[in-house]
Amino acid sequence: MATLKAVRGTRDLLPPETALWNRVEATARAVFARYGFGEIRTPIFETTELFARGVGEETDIVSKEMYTWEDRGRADSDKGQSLTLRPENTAGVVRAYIEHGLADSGLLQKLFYIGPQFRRERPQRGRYRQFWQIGAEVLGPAWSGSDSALRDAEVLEMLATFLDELGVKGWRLALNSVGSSTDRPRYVEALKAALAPVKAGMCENCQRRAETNPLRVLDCKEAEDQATIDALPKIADYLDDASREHFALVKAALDACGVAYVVEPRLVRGLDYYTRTTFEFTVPDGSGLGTQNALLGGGRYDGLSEMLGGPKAPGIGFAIGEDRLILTLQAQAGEAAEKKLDVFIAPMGVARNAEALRLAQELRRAGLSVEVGDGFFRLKKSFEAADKLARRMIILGEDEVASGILTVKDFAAGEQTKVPRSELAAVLRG
RNA sequence: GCGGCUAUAGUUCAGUGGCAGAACGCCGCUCUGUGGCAGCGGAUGUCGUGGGUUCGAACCCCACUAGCCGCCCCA
Repeated sequence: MATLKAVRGTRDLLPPETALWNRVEATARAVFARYGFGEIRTPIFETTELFARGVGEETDIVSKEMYTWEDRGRADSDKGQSLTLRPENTAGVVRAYIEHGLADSGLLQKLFYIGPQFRRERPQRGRYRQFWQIGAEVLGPAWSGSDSALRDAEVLEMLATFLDELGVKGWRLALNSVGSSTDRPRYVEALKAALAPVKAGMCENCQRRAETNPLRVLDCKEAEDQATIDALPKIADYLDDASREHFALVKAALDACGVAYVVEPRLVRGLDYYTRTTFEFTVPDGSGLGTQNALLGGGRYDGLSEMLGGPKAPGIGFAIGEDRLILTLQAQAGEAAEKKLDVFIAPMGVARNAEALRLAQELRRAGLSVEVGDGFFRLKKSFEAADKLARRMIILGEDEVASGILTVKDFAAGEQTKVPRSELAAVLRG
């Protein structure tokens, strides 16, 4: 019989790696809490329509990467509705914001989420079909200040803090403004017009993009095309006064907080809902990500709530690729020091097993991490096992039980000491 | 979705048509309460899966699957 395997693009996460995942998530929760964010958990699947309207029919995500199926109807005559595994979480959060009337509080909503997302792409290092995102959204009615540049800067400053606290080295923040929902179409038209006479001289990709998605021409890395691209209209020249002012305020606030950034007029993002500020954090080559070097991305989405049938609720948010963050931390840390248990108890002979378990119970209740060996192990085997698992080993044999004085071996120090049982927990904690 | 590379022991890999290998790791013994060193011994395995060519296939051919790299795109 063929052995069963995790499906392509999905994977199991095992110890000790999961300890790193927990550290990343705990750091996110701790940092986000300091900025007033609360956790939201939305369903893993939603109606297909939510993503079609929210993310955009024409995006790659919606047009070819979603896991979509038709749910069973309630009766033969019913047609089941089309459902989709969420490919991102912002649309779900905004849907929940509308559905639960969170606008009515009049307050700014600051929500974060941690969870798996699903996209049917070709798997690659740093890109999986089930991948994890840690994200956050700040949104609310305009009178809550949700459209203020202060919020953009606060979110970016929080991200910088988060990455620093985790110890991510060499991150780079790329920043741009793609303008309001009226600026962007004007710019795209100008871009098309400017591309028409020159695109024939560009690479194949660009010729295609000039038709399908002119903004992405700006992303081209082909050396020969760079001069042509530099001569194209700049988005900055198409921003209305309000958008220009907004962008200037974001930059000024970042400067005041000492958050380094690079303005990249060519930074365009693939989701339809972005307006004004867009950003991306990347890590340098050699950080374990190959070409998928974007650790996280995000931006402002002032019109998303209305696109989903809700009230006007400007917002800004981001999504961190947790898988990529983990890969980066692993690559940058090299071989992480293995976390060892406080102590390993080695009973001498199976007759000592029950006593060993009782001692383990006592020490565990005292807050120590403990593994218990088995009396059928020879002492040599106990030493070998203990050295791999724990920092210390307690020998529990006839002498020790009789005298109440235990033998404790410290592997790092290479020292062996006698400790009265009553003092054991205190000594091991020290 | 497209192109390229790869798949052999737990791991890293060698083996390019003729007995399935090395290193590390693992297990045992030397050594029944003192490991890490050493010596000796042992097990490593559907050679990714399924077909084909051949007297004979890990090796050549085809298909499939998976991983990696690049593209597309994105986190």
